[in-house]
Formats: sequence, C-alpha cells, structure tokens
Amino acid sequence: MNYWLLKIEAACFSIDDMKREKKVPWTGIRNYQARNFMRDKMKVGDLALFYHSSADPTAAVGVVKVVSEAYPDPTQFDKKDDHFDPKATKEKPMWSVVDVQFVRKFKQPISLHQMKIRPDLVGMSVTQKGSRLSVLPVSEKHFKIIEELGNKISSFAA
DNA sequence: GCCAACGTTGGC
DNA sequence: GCCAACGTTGGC
Repeated sequence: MNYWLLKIEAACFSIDDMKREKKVPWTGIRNYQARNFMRDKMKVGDLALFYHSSADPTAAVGVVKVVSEAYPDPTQFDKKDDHFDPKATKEKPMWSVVDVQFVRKFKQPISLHQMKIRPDLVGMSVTQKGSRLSVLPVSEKHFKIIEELGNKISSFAA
C-alpha cells in the first residue's frame, strides 16, 4: 500500500468541506506527473495526508482514503467547468481522477514548517523548494509520524 | 502582492 | 527539437 499527500487550497476545499462531503472525486488535476501518480500508482485503500496550501499555516490537516481506482475526470469534458480541456475526448481522455473518502481531521495541523525542521521528517518532497505537485508520494515512515503527531494535542506540533 | 520555480506553448 | 515567452503555483 502507498501513502500520499493531496494538496489543495484551503479556500477552495478544506478538510471541513471534506468532512461534510464524506466522499468526493478528486477532480481538476491537470499536471502529468500528478496524474500519473494518481492513475498508475494509487490503489484502493491507500491513505493520503490532506494538505492545505495557501493557508495559515500551510499544513497537513487530516487523512483521507482512496476508495476508487482511477477513472477519466468528468470535468475535462465539461465546457462550463474551469478544468475543461478541449484536447480531451471521451475516446481519448487525458486526465484521471480517484474518489477519496474522509478519514479524520487532525486535532493539531502539522505545518509545512514542522515538516522542514523536524529531523524525523527530513526529505519529504513537499518540503523541497519549488515543489508544486499537488499529488505527492509520502513514505510510510513520514506518514505515520505525521499521523501520530496530528492525532495528539501538543503545543509542539504547531 | 511578490517572485522563484516550473510546466506548457508555439514559432522557427 | 530548441528555446523564448508566457502562465501557474504556492510559500512568504
């Protein structure tokens, strides 16, 4: 099984939205590398950190679970959608999506800053400069450390 | 709002 | 196939 980090702007869709919706298709990924991770590597049952970008602080704020195989992202065919792609056809879809399900919201967000300074989190790809991918693999070790930190209330976690 | 880091596009 | 121009992302 694999572990992931799913990045999204908090103002667009937050962990609270995720909690309310329970299960959503993770639509709108329009980057080949991110798509390839989703289409080729994500499996049902994989877990992902839910990460708020453009937030204060930018942080992992919860966990979601992958609950479908990849399938064509319907928004690529929808002219009215922001993510409409005129190059995509139903016969040859360009973009994929998986469904994700809410698992938990962290008691304490684990900030990007923490990921950068904690010795046991060194090397996470999300901390690398210029890392703009919205779908990133996370090692099992890093995932478990962050999940444990997030689930306890601690003045050191922020 | 700024700007560095990337990805994509399109002319050649 | 190169590369300049342009657009987007996202931390700060």
